[in-house]
Amino acid sequence: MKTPLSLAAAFDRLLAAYGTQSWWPADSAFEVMVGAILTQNTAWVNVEKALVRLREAVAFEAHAIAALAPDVLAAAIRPAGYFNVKARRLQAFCAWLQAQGGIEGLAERPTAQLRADMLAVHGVGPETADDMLLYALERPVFVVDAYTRRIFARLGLLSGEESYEEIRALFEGDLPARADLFKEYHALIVTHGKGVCRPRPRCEACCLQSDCAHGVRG
DNA sequence: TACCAGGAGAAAA
DNA sequence: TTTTCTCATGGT
Repeated sequence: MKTPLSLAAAFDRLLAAYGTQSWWPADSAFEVMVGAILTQNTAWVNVEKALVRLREAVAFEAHAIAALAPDVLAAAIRPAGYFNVKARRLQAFCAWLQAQGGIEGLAERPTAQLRADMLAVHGVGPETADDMLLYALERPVFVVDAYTRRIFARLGLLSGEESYEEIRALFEGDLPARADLFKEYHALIVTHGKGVCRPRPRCEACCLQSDCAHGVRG
């Protein structure tokens, strides 16, 4: 009988297979935050195109984006898809950030309170808030995404029916509360998910199984 | 052509 | 309260 893979052991296998990922791909905390909204249900390659166009259209600062005409902003971020929706969300977030005194104004806030405040902003759901908290603000919160559900459900560590918060609590309760660990773990999950753990997997043995044919072996 | 991508909010049941 | 629908471009 197989012993279930622990979350720590899964991390070790992913790290051994893919190496250090060093996420998030951004030059500043603010760019992480903007990217977190633009990447909602969207491939990162399209987000990069939108970020380039956004920088060409407006000063890359919260007050400037918040003040931009909505149709101009939507046109700029068009490659990221859902451009009308994301323009509205981006402006809501930028207005909120500006009201907080910018990123510096968030520094002293307790993580739980800050997370609750971020979730109250239009367009900021659990994953987006946690992306921002972890990768922009270095807070030790675990980011749960579709890849996390899929991969760990296939491993038998999740049923697939758990809520976002239940999965987050599972990882945060089972791993040391270290932002560097959580950043690397989530990045490795996405890398693995984009590689072999597709919705319809290329082989039934992928996803960290001991007989995996894709390099992530025990 | 169909599927999928680092979700979230609104509307309907 | 829970489930379903809508938003949309671009690569494979």
